[in-house]
Amino acid sequence: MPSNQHASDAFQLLADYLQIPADGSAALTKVFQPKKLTRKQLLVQIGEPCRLIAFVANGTLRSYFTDDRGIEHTMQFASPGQFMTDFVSLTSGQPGQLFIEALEDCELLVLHQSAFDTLAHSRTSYHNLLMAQLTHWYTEMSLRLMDMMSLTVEQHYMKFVDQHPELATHVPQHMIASYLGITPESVSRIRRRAAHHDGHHKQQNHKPD
Amino acid sequence: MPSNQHASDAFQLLADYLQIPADGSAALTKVFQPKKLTRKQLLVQIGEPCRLIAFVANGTLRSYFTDDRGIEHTMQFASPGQFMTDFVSLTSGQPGQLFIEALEDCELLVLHQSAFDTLAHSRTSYHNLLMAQLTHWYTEMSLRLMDMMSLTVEQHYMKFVDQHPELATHVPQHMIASYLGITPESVSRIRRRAAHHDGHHKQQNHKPD
DNA sequence: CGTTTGCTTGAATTCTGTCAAAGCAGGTGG
DNA sequence: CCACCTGCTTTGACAGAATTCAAGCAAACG
Repeated sequence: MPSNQHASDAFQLLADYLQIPADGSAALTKVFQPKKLTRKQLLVQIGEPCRLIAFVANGTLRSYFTDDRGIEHTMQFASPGQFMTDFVSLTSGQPGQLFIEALEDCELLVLHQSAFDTLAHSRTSYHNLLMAQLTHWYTEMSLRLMDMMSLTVEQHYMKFVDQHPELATHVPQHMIASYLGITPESVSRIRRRAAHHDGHHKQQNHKPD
Repeated sequence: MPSNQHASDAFQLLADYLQIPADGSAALTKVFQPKKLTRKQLLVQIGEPCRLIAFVANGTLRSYFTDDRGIEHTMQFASPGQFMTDFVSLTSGQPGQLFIEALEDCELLVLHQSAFDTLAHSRTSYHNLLMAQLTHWYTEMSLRLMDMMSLTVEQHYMKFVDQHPELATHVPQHMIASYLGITPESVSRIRRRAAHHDGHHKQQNHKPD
């Protein structure tokens, strides 16, 4: 079965990420279910309670919401090796405020809420993994909020490109803009200014034929 | 001992908040230590690892940092019945990026890191309390970030006043401004506009002599 | 090959920040 | 009891920055 080849790779990546020894990774296959998404397909809808956590084995996910005026605001990106969910909805049971969509064809491992709750309330090492993940998300958002408050938009964009070179090159600019809280036009102008400055500082090595 | 009267009140408030039965609250006195702060006194310094969690029994705490230009940015307020810490520093062990100061004379119950770690790694109900607190902080910050991205500054300020009437009246405006990511002058202008609009909509009941 | 999608660019507009100054307490000390 | 100080808020004028609106282009896609 060639199609299962990828699935096992996905479990291997998850086991690595969770730092689980090879022999213990079999347990993962009992609670995580492989799932594939095609580009632009939605994993989670606004208004419905989010009942899953997704581990990205391949591709990229994005969570976002739209405001009164229909403007999109990106909350999070998830690259291979990272988890994605609407955590607020998952833990509260309330209708979600986020869409989660595939930016490209994706391979996921999905942990459903029932299994999540079992693990969350169990007093096993999974409990600690969950705590670690939540701490990680909290830290990320905290730093992002600090950046948003203290940096100029230009510094903020530059920092994003620096810290997420993969996303910066593979994700549409307007989504990065919506993540940074600015307009696509502003991103474009920042890029132009940066290019000009780079051009002055270091010449591109353009061969004279 | 009249001075202990307040301390026992503090423990009672904490027990209520944690939903711990009265007979179980005695355990709290073993791990939480009463501490008093005077107005403007610092509980945590930037640059030093944060080694405690504070429960506010009385008064108000604020966490904030300053950027390159010396501008203050408020991360969080803590009113009576709430916890405050530099969670990122506490869990990472890295030097903190936040000041925590008393906005007025405060009575706190302090949980030191050693006790925190013990509870965090123990598989007791404290573990669940910690998870619940972290989930709460995550949810708060998530909603705040969404507001910051999707609301106009005016809507954002109005929402803050609506949701935190106590803080809005008791805390200096420039700190609220630094929490919302705007200048004190902008807050002042928003307030003036709002007052004008209120004046048009509903007359103040000013007695004609 | 036409349509869609995303990126760039310009001009006008709106906001917000900045700077400087004045008003308004509340608290302190003479 | 009053004068003064100090911290905080308000105000106005101005400059700067980002959004908005509109148009043009390039690349990707079916």
